[in-house]
Amino acid sequence: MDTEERLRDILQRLQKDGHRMTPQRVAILRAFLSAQDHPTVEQVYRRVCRDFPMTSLATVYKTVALLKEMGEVIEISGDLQGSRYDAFHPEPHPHLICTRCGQIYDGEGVDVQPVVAALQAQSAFQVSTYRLDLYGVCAACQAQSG
Amino acid sequence: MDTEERLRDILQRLQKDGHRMTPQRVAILRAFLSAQDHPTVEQVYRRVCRDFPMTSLATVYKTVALLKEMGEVIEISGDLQGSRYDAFHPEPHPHLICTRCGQIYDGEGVDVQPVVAALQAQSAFQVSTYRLDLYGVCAACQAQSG
DNA sequence: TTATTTACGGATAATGATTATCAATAAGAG
DNA sequence: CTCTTATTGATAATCATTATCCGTAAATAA
Ligand SMILES: [Mn+2]
Ligand SMILES: [Mn+2]
Ligand SMILES: [Zn+2]
Ligand SMILES: [Zn+2]
Repeated sequence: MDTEERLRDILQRLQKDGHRMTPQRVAILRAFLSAQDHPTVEQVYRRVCRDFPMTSLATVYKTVALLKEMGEVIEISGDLQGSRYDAFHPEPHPHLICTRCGQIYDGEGVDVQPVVAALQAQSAFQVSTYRLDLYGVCAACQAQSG
Repeated sequence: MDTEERLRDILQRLQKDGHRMTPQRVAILRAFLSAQDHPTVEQVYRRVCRDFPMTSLATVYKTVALLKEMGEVIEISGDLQGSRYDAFHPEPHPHLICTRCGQIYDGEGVDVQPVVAALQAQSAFQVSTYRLDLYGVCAACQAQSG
């Protein structure tokens, strides 16, 4: 399922809930769904403004709230200033956050579920989601300054 | 190493850095170090005020900043309002956050290091710390409302 | 197409946790 | 005791996010 297909699906589900399809909403959704760099709301705002200068930051906030309700985005809130979002991979997965340059990478190829399941079993919690963030220095930043 | 022993150690290290030992600082440090319920800054402030009414919220913020620099506290910042702190177990460990009552429990008995190590190896990151938070409903909240 | 309804967009004010500021005070060294 | 200056407490400032409100435009049906 590629971005445009997901976009149509999401718009259809929104419409079913009495929501409307506006040019701003489509542009903002497309920006979120296609972003692979975990942008902030502000960054998505600036991207949308490039092709659609008449856009409000408030509308971007309203749109990300919609995506949250629909489970089509995950939020990365750490010691960064401003939350970061991943609507490209909306299922929980590990993130590697570079404390030097601020870049956020997806952690791939490692199955976290067993650990989550073990913690759930040990705690009698009914776990609905999780967040695993590793903080450190990325390869690029290591190369340029030890 | 119990709380009072850690307190003395921390005060000694602070003194070595040109810091001073004030009654407020000691009271706030003691409150942080002995708290096992992941309190907010506000909660620590209220606890200290019980025995030491002449205390400022700003001083609690300054003290938690000191603890952060020293690596003697970990911060849990999520979708909660206000960060939560664990200065009782300052090494990284999983947390179980109840979205119903807001209580935060320590995840125990599960080794997270292998997963962290695997992610570090796969990513060429130099990982310095991590955060693993599970969100869900605690046993108590499940019991009282399905 | 046109009329009607009302969700939406944009601008901006409000919120709230955290941080910065600063004058008065007191800890610690000599 | 005296002096230096880190610290305190009160409060202002910051800043990401949320709430508010009115004019606009998307949907729906006549
Ligand atoms: Mn991601
Ligand atoms: Mn803990
Ligand atoms: Zn980096
Ligand atoms: Zn609960």
